[in-house]
Amino acid sequence: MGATIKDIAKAAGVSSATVSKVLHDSGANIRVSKERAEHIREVAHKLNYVPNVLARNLRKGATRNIGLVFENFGSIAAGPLYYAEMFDGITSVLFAEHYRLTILPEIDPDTGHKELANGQLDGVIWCKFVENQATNQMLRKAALPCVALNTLETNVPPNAVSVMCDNLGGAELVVDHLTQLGHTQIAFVNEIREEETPDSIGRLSGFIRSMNERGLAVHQDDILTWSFEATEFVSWWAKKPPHTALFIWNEGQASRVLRRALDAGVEIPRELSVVGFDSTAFSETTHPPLTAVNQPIREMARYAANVLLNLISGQVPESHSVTFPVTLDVRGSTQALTQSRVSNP
Amino acid sequence: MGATIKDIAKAAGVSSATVSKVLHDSGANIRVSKERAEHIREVAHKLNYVPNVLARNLRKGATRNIGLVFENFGSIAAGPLYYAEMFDGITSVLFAEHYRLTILPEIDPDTGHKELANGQLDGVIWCKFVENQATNQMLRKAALPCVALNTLETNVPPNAVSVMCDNLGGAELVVDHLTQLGHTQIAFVNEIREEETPDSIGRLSGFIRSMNERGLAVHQDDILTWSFEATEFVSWWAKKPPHTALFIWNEGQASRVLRRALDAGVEIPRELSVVGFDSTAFSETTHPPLTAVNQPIREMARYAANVLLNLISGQVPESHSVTFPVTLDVRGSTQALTQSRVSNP
DNA sequence: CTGAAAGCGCTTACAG
DNA sequence: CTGAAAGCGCTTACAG
Repeated sequence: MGATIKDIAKAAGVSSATVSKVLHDSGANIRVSKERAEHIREVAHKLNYVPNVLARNLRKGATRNIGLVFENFGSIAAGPLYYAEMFDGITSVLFAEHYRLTILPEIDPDTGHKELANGQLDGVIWCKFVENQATNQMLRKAALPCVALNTLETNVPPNAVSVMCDNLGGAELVVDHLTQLGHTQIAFVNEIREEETPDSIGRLSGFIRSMNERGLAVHQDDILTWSFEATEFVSWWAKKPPHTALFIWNEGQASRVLRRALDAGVEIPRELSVVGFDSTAFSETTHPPLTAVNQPIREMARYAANVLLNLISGQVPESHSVTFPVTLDVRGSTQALTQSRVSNP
Repeated sequence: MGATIKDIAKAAGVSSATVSKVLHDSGANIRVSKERAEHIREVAHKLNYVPNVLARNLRKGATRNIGLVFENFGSIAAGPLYYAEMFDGITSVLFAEHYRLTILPEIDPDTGHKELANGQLDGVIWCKFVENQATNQMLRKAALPCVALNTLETNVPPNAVSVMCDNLGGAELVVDHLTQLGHTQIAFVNEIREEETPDSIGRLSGFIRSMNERGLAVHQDDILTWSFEATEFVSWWAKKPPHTALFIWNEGQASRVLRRALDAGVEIPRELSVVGFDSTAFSETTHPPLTAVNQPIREMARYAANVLLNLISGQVPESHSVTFPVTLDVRGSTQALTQSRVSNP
């Protein structure tokens, strides 16, 4: 259908090598007379020539195409604005450099290296990379530049660079905030199918550590795991738990808990303080607005994309692992422990 | 780095044609002795062979790669769960068929056809396709199977298939609902930089038509265009507008208006009824929960992906344009016009 | 300043 | 049942 270099060469009466040089070679190397060059360009335009990138890539051994791997891809819709921010961040960098972004299906540790090493990708950004020997080995087999986004530090595969937020520090901010408000009975809320996620693991362990540092023990009853819809909130509350505050692993889950509370007539924050994690614009729209740890996901995504591009161009990374600091956005879902709540009916 | 067919051929003592046949040919055409075949497979495995997809694609003229075009890509983070649902829908179909999804940078009408026709894509899903002669021509030039998602019916490029939701019908549901509640002073709220978007155009024209059909005129003052943050709400309300209900073009913008209202002490829905559009799970988390038109975006996305796959396989589409019906999810942000509000201070 | 030729890794008629 | 050869469209030494 499309015209090829050969077509142009014939139409312009030159060799295909000459056409290629004129159309794509770096300025300095073009040693073709002005007139010839102009003529070739005209013919190419007239024939509506579009270079076949596949052929070029095959020849050059580069694709200008980056892969994006999600574990738990199915639940992209779960993290309100989190993924959207991440996308924006990654694509803003990649597109500026004329790269494309390809979403990959979930990678099978056994056969997945073929998806990565088949010549279609210059590199890969791997979200929530989960420790797995097979995967590590696969990645090494694929010999593909890789940036792991939000991965446990101990799980970063060799020859990859890790970019993450400070989950431990974030948890500490939460515990600080809540204890300063007088709360000592704090529960951590996880989400079903997310317990194995690097982020939730990091936040939970940070929570336990920070509590312990303040002389507060964390028991089994202080760690809750609820379904996506957080419907367990109602029965949990009915049991009159001692907790006066909840640290919920992410923004999306926190918003659903807020909803359940509202429906059940539980007053947030008077009866129960709630803190979440991520703090995108979404946290402003909940009722009450959600106090949450602010993770700079957009900047992290931009950074990850830049690091990957450097990796691809052969640079040795300055650091094997980069951790972004987090802050706490205090909004309306937390308040000082009131007397009324202490005498919980 | 990776082993090639030639390497295997040499190691196995056969021709590369034979290797290719054993490894990839359709079952029927393999005419190689069992033992030889087995031996070749062993060698391939031992050498960690991964076929180079680029080379195969170049030869076969197919890529198993679909492009996704957003106009206004930058604002993907704006539509709360809308894009996430869409992604899930598209990828669930594509991945099952071993296709990949590549996000494309915004397409330049003048040069963009090169992005599409460069041999990397088997087809394209184009979101919010905007009428544009250059683009139409470009698409024809590229000669690429195309599905336009949520495009005005009149703008669907020739040789593409349109998949959209019934924006007009949705607007009618809104007007029905509000007028049944006694509202006659209804304003439509658009969003800056979205006025030219097919969806907002469709919803606005549906609003005007439905109002007119009920003998209600729509004046200039009844059509508002607010910034992303909807901060204009406060000054608008301060002017004591006659309106008792707002029809806001989408869910995200509606949620921000709700937030402004809450901050400004305007009671929704007692003082003002608010209706949005999209109605993903996000509409449940706002305060109050948002009454909104439900657009089955996930199913639409799945449908679009399936149609595209059919187009690619050469099937003639049953229809040039498919419109999905919408429904209205009545939640807490609308209520019957109360006496108190009529006597608006 | 320009062209003939080889090659990226694969697949597919074609011949034997 | 198997292999030699051509070719997908491009680029890059190399020769002239």
